[in-house]
Amino acid sequence: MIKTRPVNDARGDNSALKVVGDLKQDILTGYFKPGEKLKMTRLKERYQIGVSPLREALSQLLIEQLVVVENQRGFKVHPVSREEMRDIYATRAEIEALCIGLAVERGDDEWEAGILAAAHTMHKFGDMVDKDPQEWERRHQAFHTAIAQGCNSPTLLQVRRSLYEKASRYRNLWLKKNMANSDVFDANQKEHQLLIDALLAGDGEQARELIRQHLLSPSRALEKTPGLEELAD
Amino acid sequence: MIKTRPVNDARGDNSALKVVGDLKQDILTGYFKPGEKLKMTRLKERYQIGVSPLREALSQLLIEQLVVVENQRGFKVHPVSREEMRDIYATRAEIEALCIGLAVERGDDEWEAGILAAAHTMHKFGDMVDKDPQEWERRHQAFHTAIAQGCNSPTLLQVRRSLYEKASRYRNLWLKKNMANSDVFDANQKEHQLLIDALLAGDGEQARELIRQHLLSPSRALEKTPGLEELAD
DNA sequence: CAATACAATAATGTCGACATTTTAAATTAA
DNA sequence: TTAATTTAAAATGTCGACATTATTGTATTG
Repeated sequence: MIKTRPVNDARGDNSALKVVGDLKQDILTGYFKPGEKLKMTRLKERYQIGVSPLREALSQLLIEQLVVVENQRGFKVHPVSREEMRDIYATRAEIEALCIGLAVERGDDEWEAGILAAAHTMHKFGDMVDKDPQEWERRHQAFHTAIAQGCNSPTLLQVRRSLYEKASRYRNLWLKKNMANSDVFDANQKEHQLLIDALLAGDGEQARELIRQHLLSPSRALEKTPGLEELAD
Repeated sequence: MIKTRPVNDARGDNSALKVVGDLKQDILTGYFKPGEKLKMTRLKERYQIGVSPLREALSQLLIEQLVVVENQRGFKVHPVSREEMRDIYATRAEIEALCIGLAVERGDDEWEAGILAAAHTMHKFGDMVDKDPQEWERRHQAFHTAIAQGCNSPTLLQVRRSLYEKASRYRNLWLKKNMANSDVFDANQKEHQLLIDALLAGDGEQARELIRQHLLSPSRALEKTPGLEELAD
């Protein structure tokens, strides 16, 4: 007899691993706000799960610095600050440049094909950015990931992903306040094309510089947004 | 009445945080071997602690990729492989070069002073490397950390520390088999001096190249060591 | 009235117990 | 003997209970 397994239930994982993704999502999207206390009672009923797996999940997010813990005072969402934002984005720009530099050296035909495919998928979504920013961001990230994959270093890519997640918390905070307007969106598109050109031409130095600017510009935009202060600490 | 608090007891931390350091140490030093199963009964009696805090500690090491988990089959020490070793060391070289490049741009007088101080402390230990390799490594690492600090980026330094820890597992495996001999040690000393010269001269590009070679040489040495295979997987 | 001290309420962190699953051993079959 | 099957033992993962600690609200005092 064949066991029927619900597709949404990751049977291979324990409860902690099942919930860690949801929990992370709730923090990154801002359902749980920066600095907010994460009460066990609330988490228990939200995720329908006991204390032990919850603490295990939170322990993982602790290392990823998405939550903070204080003895006998439980877990809190890691607070945000302009300083941290600057540092994360700056580091992210350097890491991404590093990935791309290596990718240009090491990337093969399959790598180039992957980039063009992802670019196409992203382009198709086009100006529908106002309809579903979340989906657009998904494709946008897939595009950049396709490029970075070329570095062929699991360790480096892991670092990259971790930084992306940390940064997305700030990006989402920003998205909540001012919706993406089409001019910065168009500028984005142009930058992407320039980047692709540099990559296919094998110009690593140019690509590195382009990606630095590309990643730093949202940071500059966020820099000006008010309303971060009251969320910090 | 004043409460007397034992210095060794980190009273501010819960049990998981108290034990995570020891656990990490035991994995990095090879007390628990790569791929070895981490039975709860054994861990319980070794650290004199219950299952819940243990699982929390292990969940943290899970993200740092020092342990692996499989549902209903518990935790294992993350296996080693030549492939992973190569990747970690290569990434580490690039990250360290990145830190140093930024440090040369941003570093101030205090930074330079810190480097010289650490270099002195390391040099004083000198040829006593045969007496306590562990202590020598501590000072060696302190020296490199002093340099990297100059980048002034907590996020980047965090990445750096994480990679150092992962790498030290391989380094310790190597130390167990062939004790440090004085010729590679002397070469090390020379490289350090060249590095300091480049740093104080403000030659970032030279410093970056020096550090790459410096970090990659142990990797090349480990590359040849036999006896990794039977520990892998 | 403000500030402190105290009580009660709530929340955390840890352990032991239990159901489920895996692993090892013993038994049987080919 | 070797392979497959059954049985026994051991280990994992989760929950509820409990002690300890923090927090909130109330009373007391100057």
